[in-house]
Amino acid sequence: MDVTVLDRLLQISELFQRDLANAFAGTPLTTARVRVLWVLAHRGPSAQHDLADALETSPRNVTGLVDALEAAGYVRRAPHPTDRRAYLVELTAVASEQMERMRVDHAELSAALLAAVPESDRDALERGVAAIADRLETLVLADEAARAAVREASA
Amino acid sequence: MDVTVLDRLLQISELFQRDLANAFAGTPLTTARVRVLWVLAHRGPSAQHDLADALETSPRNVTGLVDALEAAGYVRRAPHPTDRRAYLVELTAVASEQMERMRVDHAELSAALLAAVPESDRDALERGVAAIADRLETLVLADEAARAAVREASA
DNA sequence: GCGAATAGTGCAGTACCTTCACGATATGGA
DNA sequence: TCCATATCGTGAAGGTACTGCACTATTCGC
Repeated sequence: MDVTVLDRLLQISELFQRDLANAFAGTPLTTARVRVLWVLAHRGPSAQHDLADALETSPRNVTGLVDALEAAGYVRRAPHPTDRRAYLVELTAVASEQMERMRVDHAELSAALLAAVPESDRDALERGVAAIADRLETLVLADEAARAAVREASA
Repeated sequence: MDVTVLDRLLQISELFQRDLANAFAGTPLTTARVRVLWVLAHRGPSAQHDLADALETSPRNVTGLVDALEAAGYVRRAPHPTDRRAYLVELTAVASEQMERMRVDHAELSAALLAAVPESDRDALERGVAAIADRLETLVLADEAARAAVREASA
């Protein structure tokens, strides 16, 4: 029963979640809410249905997340310039700064983790992790397509 | 803005979660519940507070998860042989078989992912991923210790 | 114009998790 | 032996993250 690369990756996956939860403990921010802020930082002001697409969740869920973020002062709902049904959700100054800090932390963590790997292993590591990510993505997407086909057939 | 190893690892982390959710869609099983079954499969029949320790969650939460698993026929609450306050939670035959299938799937996924990596990169990959996992664990634990110290000081 | 699609939300419901309080039982001394 | 104390599990209450359906307001295509 040896520890495989897969097990290590799962362990890393758990540690990431824990680290993120720790980082925002004691604030109104949570994983789901930070993801909204993160997307807004990268895409700029967005309509809620665009956020739903980017986050791969339902528009209804975005409403709730934006409600919470708005109440806590992290985002604003501005009127959409051309569509009166929609809002433009945008970061407040506080949230922009927080996201910038997060970007820096992300870069620092990236560097710190890479520094733990001997120089001579880094290229192979980079290739290997990329290959695994691609393969895993392919497998998951194929699996989801197969499930969708089954649902289609039984409908 | 290049894609770092860290970004790849985060992507892998998301894909794992998605894969697990897909695998149990349409059943009463969820990530949290499967984790309970997984622990039981590895530790054998356990008292609920032991499950809470193993899952790093509260005993109260375990009560709810075991309630759901018991209602769905995946576990049984047997009397504890020496402690009348406690139960021994144990897998039913159905759940044992499911966990065995899961173990096989796990091994197959492990093999499939490793097969995506060229033979010549595997050793370096293994070392690199292990080094990153260890470093990340160290960082997270140090961070948690620092937070605990702050809480202690302000109390 | 007018019917159909779209943007967002109220309402209802599920799951996961927390904290606090409590009853039942176990345990380690005096 | 008896009692204080700790432990095991759960009721109650509450917060967050989701889902689906129904509905309003608006936009868009013909």
